[in-house]
Amino acid sequence: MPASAVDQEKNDRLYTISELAQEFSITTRAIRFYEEKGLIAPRRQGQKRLYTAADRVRIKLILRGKRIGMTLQESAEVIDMYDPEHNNTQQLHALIATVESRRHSLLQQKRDIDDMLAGLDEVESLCNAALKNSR
Amino acid sequence: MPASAVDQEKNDRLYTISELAQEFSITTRAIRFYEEKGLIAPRRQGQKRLYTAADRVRIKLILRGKRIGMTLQESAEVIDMYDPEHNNTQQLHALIATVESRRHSLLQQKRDIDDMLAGLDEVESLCNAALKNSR
DNA sequence: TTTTACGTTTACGTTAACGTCAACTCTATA
DNA sequence: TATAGAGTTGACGTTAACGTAAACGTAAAA
Repeated sequence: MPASAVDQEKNDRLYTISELAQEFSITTRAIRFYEEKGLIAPRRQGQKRLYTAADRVRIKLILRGKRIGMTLQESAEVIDMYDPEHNNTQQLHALIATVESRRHSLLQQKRDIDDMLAGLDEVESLCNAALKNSR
Repeated sequence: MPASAVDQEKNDRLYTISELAQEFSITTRAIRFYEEKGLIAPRRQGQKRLYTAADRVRIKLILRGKRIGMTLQESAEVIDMYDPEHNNTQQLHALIATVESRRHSLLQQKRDIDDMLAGLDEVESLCNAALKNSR
């Protein structure tokens, strides 16, 4: 089997809703909800939904957003940055501003996380010290 | 004025609810809500709440947690790690396990943030390229 | 042919984290 | 003394992100 065939299987394959639900450990209800909110738009075969690799990636991005505390709206905005719906200079500058702004908050988040990690290190040290003393 | 007096003013000062609300750009309702949920426990002067420097720090920690997408419950757990209510070996080991687990998810969050930052860089590059072309 | 499995729509329920009154209290000042 | 300003306690409202249940369609396997 040539590499191109492998690529086909990876990229052109269609997924059912429960396949994706299983892969990402979420419910089919959640996936339908994301569609309801306009974050994905799977094609249909009859009335059944069929998801492309691109749909799958969008779900991945949604979940990544969730892990760092973004709302679905925010995830939608981030995802929308990727599609080149931005024609004129106006919109391009606006998009760049949005990027800058989000970058700022992401960097703040990293600082918050680092602070919290430092706190955890302290707590663990204290624990270990207490354990050593009790022996 | 000696340094110790400055320290006094910084550490022993009491805050009103609206002072703290202003400082952190939140509402007094939010602060009362945190109390309702057991995350802070200000003293009273009559029926009015008075907050210590320690209370103030707890609010700071709550807000830091919020910025990285933690629930109030989770923030409460993290804050609880700091008070040495953990006497026996059992609890110390449990606490260490909790620390490890939270560290894991924080590191995952950092990876997610870095991925997203890389995506933003790409988007910005594409924007700039498009702007350059349109000139 | 009848389960069984998987999928669909519709709709109401739930939890978190506050927002938003309403009705009081208390105190300092005009 | 009256009134304004800050604070208090209910209590109901709201939004996000699904959970859950009902009622139904369809296709393959027993």
